[in-house]
Amino acid sequence: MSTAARPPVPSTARSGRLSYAIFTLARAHRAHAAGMLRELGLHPGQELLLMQLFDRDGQSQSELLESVGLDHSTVSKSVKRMQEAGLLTRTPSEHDRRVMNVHLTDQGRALRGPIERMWAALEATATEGLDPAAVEAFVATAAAVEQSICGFDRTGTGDGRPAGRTHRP
Amino acid sequence: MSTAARPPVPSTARSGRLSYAIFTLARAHRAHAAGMLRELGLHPGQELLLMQLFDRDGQSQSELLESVGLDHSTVSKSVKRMQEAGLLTRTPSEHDRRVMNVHLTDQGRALRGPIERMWAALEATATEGLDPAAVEAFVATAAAVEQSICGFDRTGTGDGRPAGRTHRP
DNA sequence: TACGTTTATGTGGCTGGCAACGTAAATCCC
DNA sequence: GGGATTTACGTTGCCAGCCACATAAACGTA
Repeated sequence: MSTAARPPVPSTARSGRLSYAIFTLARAHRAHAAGMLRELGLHPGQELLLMQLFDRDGQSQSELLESVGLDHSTVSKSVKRMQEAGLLTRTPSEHDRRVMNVHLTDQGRALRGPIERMWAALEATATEGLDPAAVEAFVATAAAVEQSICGFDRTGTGDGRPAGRTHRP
Repeated sequence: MSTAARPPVPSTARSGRLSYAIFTLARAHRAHAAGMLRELGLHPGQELLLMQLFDRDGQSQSELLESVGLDHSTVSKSVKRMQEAGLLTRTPSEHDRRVMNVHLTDQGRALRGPIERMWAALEATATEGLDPAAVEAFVATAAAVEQSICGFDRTGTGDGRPAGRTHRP
């Protein structure tokens, strides 16, 4: 009943309302998705790998990490865990002995339906009581912001001197 | 130059465009913020704690986790690392020997300016070439979505049986 | 006063994620 | 052919974040 939702928005973030909105929204969204994934026995992020495999089974890990946009070490570890969980298999390629082809198991394939329903439920909750036009505008703006961020991808600003290490001196 | 940005959007997520947009946008945004925080010697998430302390120094950890909305264990560990990094101090309260009051050090306070500039730069990059009205609409929709998600916060659906553990049987 | 409950915090364990280092294999190029 | 480079993975280390369990102190109540 609107118990005065205290505005935890720090004054330092006042100048970055959009960025702060992305932060908090992403956290809430991720937490909610994590809860639903739990019921499928999955951890956040694993469903994205599975979804890519639903579309194209037998991808190599490098194709996979290109698809999901994660670090290769992350994919390597996640795939290994998911293999141990029986969701997929890793078989070395014959033409190139460096690559590992990732295939879904029956158990992994069986998650397609549940994951689709999970996504639908997630979307239904998120867009609850929202104008379709608002959803459309949100998606469009999100894409524009994402493009601006990625296009501006200059992580090293020339001065490679960190002002003060947080952990290791 | 628009090298055919391959659509990595999996068909399974086709029914959840808004949710998928939140995912990818958050990842890009977080990655970009992480790069900027690196130059300040911070890790993603630590700046949020600092920003809360900028507004109200000397908070207890429970007040802090309430402000940032994280798990108490996450705050406990992050605060400890930031203490070891010299950004803040933890002093036990006198009135209640359970609580630990968190205070900024000079080194931590000195990050206020850099963090503010970082936020401004982040926001500038994100909203680059965006109509102010579009930004406003985005923030409003984000808030609405977040509220829908949190309001629907039913993590336990009664059936507490996970369909299949991913890690520990 | 004694005992149960709530609160504030710490700790262990697990995953996601990135950076950095290392290795084997394919490829390029002279 | 032989060395340098690139590619595909693996591994380690670190941090964020959550859950589950544990502990001490404050509080409530019989």
